[in-house]
Amino acid sequence: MAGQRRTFRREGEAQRRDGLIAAALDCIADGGPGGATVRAIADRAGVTPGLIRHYFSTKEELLTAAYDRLMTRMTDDSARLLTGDLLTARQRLSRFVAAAVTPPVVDARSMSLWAGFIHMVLKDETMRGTHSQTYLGFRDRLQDLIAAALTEMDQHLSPQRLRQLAIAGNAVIDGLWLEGCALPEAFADGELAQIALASVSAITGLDLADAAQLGVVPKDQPA
Amino acid sequence: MAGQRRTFRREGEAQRRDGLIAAALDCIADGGPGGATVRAIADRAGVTPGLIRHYFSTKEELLTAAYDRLMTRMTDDSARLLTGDLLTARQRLSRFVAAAVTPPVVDARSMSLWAGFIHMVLKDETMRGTHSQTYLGFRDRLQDLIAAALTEMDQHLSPQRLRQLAIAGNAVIDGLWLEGCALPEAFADGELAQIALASVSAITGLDLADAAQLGVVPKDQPA
DNA sequence: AACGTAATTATGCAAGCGTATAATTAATCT
DNA sequence: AGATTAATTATACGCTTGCATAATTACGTT
Repeated sequence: MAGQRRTFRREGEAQRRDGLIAAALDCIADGGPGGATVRAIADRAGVTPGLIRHYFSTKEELLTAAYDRLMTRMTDDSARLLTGDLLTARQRLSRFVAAAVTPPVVDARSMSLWAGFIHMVLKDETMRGTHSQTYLGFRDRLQDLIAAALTEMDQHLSPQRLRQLAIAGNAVIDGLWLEGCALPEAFADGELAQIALASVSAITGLDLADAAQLGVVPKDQPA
Repeated sequence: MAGQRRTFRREGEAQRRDGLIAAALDCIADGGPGGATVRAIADRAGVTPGLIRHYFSTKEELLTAAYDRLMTRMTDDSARLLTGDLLTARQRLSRFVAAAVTPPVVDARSMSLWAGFIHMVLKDETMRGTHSQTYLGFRDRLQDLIAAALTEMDQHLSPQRLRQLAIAGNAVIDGLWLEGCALPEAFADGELAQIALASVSAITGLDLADAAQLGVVPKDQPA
């Protein structure tokens, strides 16, 4: 008669927190902010709602942690691209740019997630901080890549000019990422990457198109 | 003793619908999707919740109408910029680009609104249509402007190339818009416009800096 | 092998949600 | 002026929400 109590396993705090955070991100990604209810998150994590309160004193605290993790993961992903030390600076820049506008970075889920947090980011001071830190970090990385590629070609620009190039390059990437996520069927395969490379080339004066080819160490001097 | 019934005025259907739509947009803008409850919307419109059901058979219908209106308004706003017939094509393009990354187009409220709808746009087929139509409309307009400016300089490009330029230019604008909305304090006054013009200039090969009369933009082409 | 503890489940609650429906009242028409 | 009608308010209902608290049970310790 009495429905028997659900069996369960005790897990380490770290794993449970991670599981709940991942579940929260999943919920937001495919249900929007409104889809991330305490019950839905618990369900997806394979746990009962009460447990959430055991690890996070409030739902907002969980969502803040989830946002932190999302941003950290994005940062790490883009950093991982830059570890090829045997490549020329131009090649590394090319890959960085192309990867940012190509799946799996470009997909509807990412954009849904990103948009789902925006309102919270605009309102919450802590999240604002996380956001600007991530954005500036990404942009600085791009700026370093551009500077290195320019140096490689024996070109040197003022800090202000370099900053502008990074802002502009970052903007093209963001814009193309956005459009690729929202309207995937509007672009052919590789089209966004090609446009991104051409645009950053035009903006910086570097020639990234040929550098995007794998394994080639270019020695040509573009006109 | 009995709380007397609230007095009211009867208004035309068009006005009431408009008022409710405007209230819905306000709610989403500063409360996110979750802030747009039937009661909150009615409150802001100075009306009781039941009335919403009199004009919209469901909350979702109201929100869909609100999204339509938001997009229409944005389209109209950008179209209004292009009415200066006495300007050269290059000047019109310059103003179009600069305006898109300058207040009032750039503000946190717009972005909050835009983000608030994204999840619905991704899920709802009708909204997807509205979105892609608006996006492509904006991009086509930009493409026409670029083509006209190029023609003015006796330059002609292939349709494919023109399409790429429009996609890229649109992306820079979107990206800068986004960053300006999210991190207004990260950029100096007019900085985004200057970068936008410099970037679109670099991408298209046109010189939009002087046409915009917004100060000097370095247009070096380092050999 | 029994115990203690904290991780986990179960239950409950007040508030808010969207929506349906009935009661009123402001404006229109004769 | 009085009747008509539709715009508007009022009320209510069933669900869901976030959160609090009590009851259990898996696991480490002795």
